[in-house]
Amino acid sequence: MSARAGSSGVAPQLTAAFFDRPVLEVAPDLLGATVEHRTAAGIVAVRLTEVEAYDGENDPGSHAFRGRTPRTRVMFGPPGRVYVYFTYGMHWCMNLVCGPEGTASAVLLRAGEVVAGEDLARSRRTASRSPRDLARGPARLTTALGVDGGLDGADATARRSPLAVRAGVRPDPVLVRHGPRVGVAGDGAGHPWRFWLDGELTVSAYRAAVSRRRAGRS
DNA sequence: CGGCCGATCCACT
DNA sequence: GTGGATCGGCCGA
Repeated sequence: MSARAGSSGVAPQLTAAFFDRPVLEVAPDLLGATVEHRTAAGIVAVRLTEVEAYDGENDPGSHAFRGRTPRTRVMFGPPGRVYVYFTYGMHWCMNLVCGPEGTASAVLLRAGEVVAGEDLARSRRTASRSPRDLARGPARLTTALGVDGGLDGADATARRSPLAVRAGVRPDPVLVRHGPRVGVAGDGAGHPWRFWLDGELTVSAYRAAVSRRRAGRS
């Protein structure tokens, strides 16, 4: 077929140059791309339908806002690395680091459609009911892929990396929507840093940031 | 389907 | 000590 697909028919792996750009350019370009993770158990691949940009030290919503710490070490590293963090006492979430080394922007992978290894993905999810929910939400996506803190810092652009990102069919630009991020305090309508594909069932539900203390019993 | 709430522990103050 | 880039179960409509 076309030269683009190559002789093997496998979509090309995204390179460090792809990620070494401003995060607001990289984030929408990741929509439609697939993330794949190889383990001894097999391969799971997810086609991304929803992502969020975090602009490093300039961004109050970013983990790197208060500078370099042990946790944010990878965010300040080279582009194309995977930043995995643990949250709410039980969930892992994953990001792809953007921009040159020394800066700390990253794209949170929020949701996608499992396009390979569906049985394996389901076996990793305890409460999965429908294919739609397998990777709908950042922690669900990370779980479905079998990614945890052990992959923090892995290079997704290395040829032999267990984790890779591959170019997908470029979505119709009309379908690319943007808006405020989910669950980020102080992220008003002036921060269109969440990107998603309109009409995709796997896009997670929007929720504004809520303080549990304020929302719950006083 | 939507709202509410507990789980569970790590990073940072 | 505080609260979080979340999820899933349970409840009522």
